[in-house]
This record gives sequence, structure tokens and C-alpha cells, in this order.
Amino acid sequence: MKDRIRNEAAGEAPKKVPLTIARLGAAAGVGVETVRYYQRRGLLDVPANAGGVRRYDEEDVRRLRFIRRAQAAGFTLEGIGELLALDRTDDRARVRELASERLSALDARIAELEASRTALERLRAICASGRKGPCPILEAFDGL
Amino acid sequence: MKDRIRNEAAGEAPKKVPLTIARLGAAAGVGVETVRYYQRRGLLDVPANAGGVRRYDEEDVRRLRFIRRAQAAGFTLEGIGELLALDRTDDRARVRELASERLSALDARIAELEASRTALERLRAICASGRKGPCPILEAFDGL
DNA sequence: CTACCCTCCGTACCGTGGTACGGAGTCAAG
DNA sequence: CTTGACTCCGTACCACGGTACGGAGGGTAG
Repeated sequence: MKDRIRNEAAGEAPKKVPLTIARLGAAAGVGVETVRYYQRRGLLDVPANAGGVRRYDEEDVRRLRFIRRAQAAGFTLEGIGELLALDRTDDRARVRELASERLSALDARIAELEASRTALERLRAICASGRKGPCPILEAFDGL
Repeated sequence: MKDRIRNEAAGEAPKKVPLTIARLGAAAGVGVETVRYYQRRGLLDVPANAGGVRRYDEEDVRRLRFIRRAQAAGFTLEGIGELLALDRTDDRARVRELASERLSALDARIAELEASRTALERLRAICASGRKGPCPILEAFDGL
């Protein structure tokens, strides 16, 4: 079983090891339960293999990785569902709309985080070990 | 009642209008229920005024605003509780520790959001209205 | 063939951060 | 003194994104 995993890493002889749900999850850094949750949400489809153990392919891995990346970009799972649907259509206007929407939100959030960053560095400096006087935590965030 | 609010904006004659819970919340952009929730969590204390309507002061406003700013910086309410407690002690080491911790997380998150930003702009460009060919949503995030 | 681990499936539960509801009490203006 | 808005308090519920559990069946290494 460890050998199967070793096989994967070793590039030689792509032995076409069956991609089970756990391996699919591992390929994108998520657990089995999370994959199953995405299936329930309709973000990944369930391979038709009634009765037995399902097998997955590279396309599933791509989709799963996409989900995680889109999440990191701040899309909700619902939004990601729409993106996945759009990927099959050709509604460019809608894609641009969603992207622009997210870009604005992202820019706002980045600005916010950068302001917070400045405040935290200020706090860290003010509360340096050698210094005397108060270490005003509340004030450190004034003007955010 | 509208007049009370008008009073607040008009700088003349600071009439020392009583700060009720709704006005406290409004001063930091949150609702009554949220203030009460923070009280339950121990982030704000409940003025001793058993039986009647509680009154708040500027200190409460400061604390409430701090909570929201610290949240924007990515602190959890639990972490904020610790910060508020630290504000009363002089444990500079711990303050610096929390600040540094958060700074690292912030830097990581900012980098992530910036990478997402790039990917989204790429997507928006690729799916421009005039262009032909596919509008590859999944690929747009490759390499994040 | 037999351990042994993995998969399948339903259902329940979790943490975080709130939001809603409803009845009784309070308070200020008219 | 009434009216209408606001407060208090407990309890319940919400969205989001998972995570856990447990029993029955599948698949494979030795």
C-alpha cells in the first residue's frame, strides 16, 4: 500500500494505478470526506460504478484542484459551482462579470490586510522588549 | 428619536446624549445583537445597571471598534479576547508573539490573494468579449 | 483463502460568527 | 398618561465549510 504511493512519485513506468477517492483527495490535499462533500454539493460528479468502488481520472483531479484554488481566491463553493458550469458553456460576459466582482473584493481585502499588516508591525515595534511605558494594543489599530 | 441622531452629527453643543446599546453598535457599524454577542463572549463587559437600561461610554466604543479592526486583521474572537486581556497586563513578549504570528499569516494570505488576483486578471483578459476560442476557466488558475 | 484496509452511504455533529424572535420592562416626547 | 420606540433576556436558529461515525461490502497482498 505504501508501495502504491511510491509508484506514484516514481516517474518510471506509469503503472496506471487506480485512482480511488482517497488518492484523488490526496492529489489535491484534501481528505476523503471533503471530496464526498463536494460531490454532494454537485461540484464533482460521482463516477458511475454502482455497487463497487469508484475510480477517478485526471480530469477529476483537475477539477478538485481548481476548487481549492478558486476557494483561495475567495470564491464560495456556490460561486465555484457556477464557474464549473460556465466552463462548459461559452458565456464570456458572465465569466468576466464574476472575475471582475471577485477582483474588486480581492483588491479591497488586500488593502485591508495591508493596513492591518502595518498596524501589527507598529504594535510589535512599540511593544519591543527593551522599551518602557505602556504597550497600547487598542491604539495600535487606530485609523484602520 | 431621529433628532437624537441628528444631535450626534451636529457638533455644536455636545449634549451628552445617553449611549445605549444600539448607539454603541452604530458607532462601530454593528447591530445590537452583535454587541450582545460580544458581551456574552466576554469581549465587552456589561455595565452594571441592573433592572434598567444600560448606558455605555467612549471606552466601550473604543473597545468595540478595536474588536472589528482586529477581526479585519484576521484575529479570531478568541484571539481578540486575549489581546483585550493583554491590554491590561504588561506581557510584551506575548503581545509580540501574537503580532508576529499574525504577521506571518497575513503575509502568507496577502501573497495568496495576490496570486489569485493575477490569475483572475488573466482569466478576464483571456475571456475578453471580442476573442475567439475557448475560455478556459480551470486553466486560468493553474500554478496557484 | 484469508487478513486487512479501503470504499460506500446515510446521518449526525462540529466551530465560527453571528442573526432572529418574542414577551416584558423602560423611557422620553407629546 | 398614553404611545411608541427602544432595551433586556433567554433561547433558537442560521450559513459556511467541513468532519466524524459506523456498519456492510469491495479489492488485494501474501
